[in-house]
Amino acid sequence: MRADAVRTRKALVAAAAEVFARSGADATVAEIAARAGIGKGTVFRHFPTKDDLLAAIVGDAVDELVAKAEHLVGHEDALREFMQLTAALLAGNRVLFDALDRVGADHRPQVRAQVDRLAAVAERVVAPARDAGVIRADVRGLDVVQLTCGAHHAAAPLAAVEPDVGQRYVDFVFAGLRAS
Amino acid sequence: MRADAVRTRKALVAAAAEVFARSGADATVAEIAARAGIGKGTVFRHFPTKDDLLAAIVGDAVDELVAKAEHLVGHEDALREFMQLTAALLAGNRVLFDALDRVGADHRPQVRAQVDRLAAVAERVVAPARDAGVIRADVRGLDVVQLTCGAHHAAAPLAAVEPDVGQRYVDFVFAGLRAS
Amino acid sequence: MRADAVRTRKALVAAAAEVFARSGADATVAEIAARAGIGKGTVFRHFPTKDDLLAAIVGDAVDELVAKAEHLVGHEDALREFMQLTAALLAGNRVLFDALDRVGADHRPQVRAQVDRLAAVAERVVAPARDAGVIRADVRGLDVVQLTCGAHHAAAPLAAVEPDVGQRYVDFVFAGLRAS
Amino acid sequence: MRADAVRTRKALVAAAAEVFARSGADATVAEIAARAGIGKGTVFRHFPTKDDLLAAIVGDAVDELVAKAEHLVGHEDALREFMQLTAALLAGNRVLFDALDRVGADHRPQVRAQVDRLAAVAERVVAPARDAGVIRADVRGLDVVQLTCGAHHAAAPLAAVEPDVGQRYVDFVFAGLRAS
DNA sequence: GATGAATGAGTATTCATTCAT
DNA sequence: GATGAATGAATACTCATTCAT
Repeated sequence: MRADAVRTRKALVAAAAEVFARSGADATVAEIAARAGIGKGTVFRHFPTKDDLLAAIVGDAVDELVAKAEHLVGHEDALREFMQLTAALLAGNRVLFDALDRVGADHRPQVRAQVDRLAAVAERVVAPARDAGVIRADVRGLDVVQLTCGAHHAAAPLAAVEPDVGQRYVDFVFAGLRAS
Repeated sequence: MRADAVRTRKALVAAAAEVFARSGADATVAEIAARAGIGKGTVFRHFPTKDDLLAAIVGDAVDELVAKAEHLVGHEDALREFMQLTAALLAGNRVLFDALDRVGADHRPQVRAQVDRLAAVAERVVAPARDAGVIRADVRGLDVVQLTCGAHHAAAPLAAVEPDVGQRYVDFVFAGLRAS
Repeated sequence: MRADAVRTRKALVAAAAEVFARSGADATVAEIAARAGIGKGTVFRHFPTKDDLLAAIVGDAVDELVAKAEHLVGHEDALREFMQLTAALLAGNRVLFDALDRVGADHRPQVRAQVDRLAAVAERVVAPARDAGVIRADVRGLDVVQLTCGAHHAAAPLAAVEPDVGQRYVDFVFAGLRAS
Repeated sequence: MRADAVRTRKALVAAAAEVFARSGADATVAEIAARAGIGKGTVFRHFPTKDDLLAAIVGDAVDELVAKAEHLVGHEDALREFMQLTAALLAGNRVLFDALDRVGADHRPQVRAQVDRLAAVAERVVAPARDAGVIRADVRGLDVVQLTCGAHHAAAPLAAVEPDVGQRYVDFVFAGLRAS
């Protein structure tokens, strides 16, 4: 790719990540283009449809989360760390939240695929703890992802007045997963 | 208010409750008016804006939940029952879910007020258990409402393939609230 | 229908007929609305889609043509008169021309139906002459419609410099249909 | 012009001829460039605008038709052969059809000039027959071109279900030109 | 000389709200 | 008092053309 195209694409992806993170999947292409300082047409040159751009941004976020999660596999306390890591990313990225939020409801196959990737790595994190009997036997990776997302969802509106509510809620949910 | 106006209003509220419950806050005024068998203009005569109508419907749903919750106060296992009751209502009423779901993000003060009422009764439910040391000391009524909503949120997309996922997730969260 | 709606609809249909006649099926809804002195939204209140409006306008033109053609059935020289009548209407109505022009290519079922109606009445006009051996045996109603449309098509670009070219071309084609 | 530029231009013209023939004047510059294996910018280096390219391709097609028509001049049955030849070329070349089809409506002077060349050779074909009294006295070369194009236009939408409709319609028109 | 990256005007449709009937 | 007719802002995507690389 040419140097100028690389620059433009970087600016576009950064702008899209920021705008999507702030406004969610409903952000308009016009706003993203303006934020990136490029024309609307240029957005479509790099990503044929808005959904492709969305999937790329969500994919980047999932990539980051998956990469970090890989390092947790096998760790003591890996599950709690994974949940807190996930919640932290969700807190800074509304579109990732939107994506996880709509598993099954969302008909965009590319976004759906990202959620599956995340559920897969979550399963690798949760499996050892489950096999060891530390957490309940019926907890799958997808459950962890969904519940962490739910905890974030519950915490988000309160974060302005209680900064650590996200961590607190994740702790509640984590505690609830442990074998009794 | 004249008797016919009362009848019209009743039909409108019933139609709005049904349509909002099914389609969520995005339901159109036109659909509600058609369902009520009245004109769109009449909707706006009774409620100045769509948000006012929305708040009234959410208020009714919250009234119902609050009334049921009142009866639970003092019961053994009141908290679990409250959470399951709330989750069940959320599952059957998309607009209630939407409303609770968007606390904070939603700038509609009237909707916000309903959540506060719900948090208040939840606090009355949770206080005895907390004082008795059965659940964690830092759990307030609002936390219970938010987390129950989060559990439902997490479960909703999976409900189609796993019907009892809602109950399972509420159980997880409930377990997480207990004092360790 | 209310009196004001009737007025608006009339203005809309008149404007659409004029604009479609001048600019063909590619005319924009915005132009039609402006011409009618109404808002774009009002167009869609009366006709759910642009194609519905288009079909209505084409339908009106076909209605007119069909009604006039009915009177010709059985007349001496009915076929020639039908062809000249059709050509005259086409000359004043670009969208009717567009509609006939795209039989088979046009995927709009409502427009297609109008062409079928026209072919049907043309068949009633042509059948007696064909049965009487005055015109060739392989000439169907649809052929007459298509060929008249073709004659107009051929004539249209020259009409500015040779006003009666349309009639002349229709005469050529009519002569070509006669049994040799 | 350098040798490589000549090669590029040849590839471009060949690609444009093919794509325009298949897709008509609405074909995109991008598709033509891709087909030619060159960049879009290069297209505009050789032809300042898309219309210039279009005119060149139409000009080539007209050249071909004119050359073939030259050989018909003086032949017995030259007019019928010219009309069938023209119709056959139109059937296989959508852009030629588009160009002839829009004479007058089309404001592109370069395209218009090609039609004039075609009308001129048609006149040379038709003049002997007209002077001999075989065809009507008021038939000029331009009429033949226009009517043949109209016949093809009339036939085109039906060609899918009746393959030889084009020939049939041309025969009708040819018959119509004969002196009665 | 060649490339292809960037541009941005143009368009059908929805829906909360207002106001003439 | 009730109606529903009218409004118009808001949004994704295409493609001929220009110009930096």
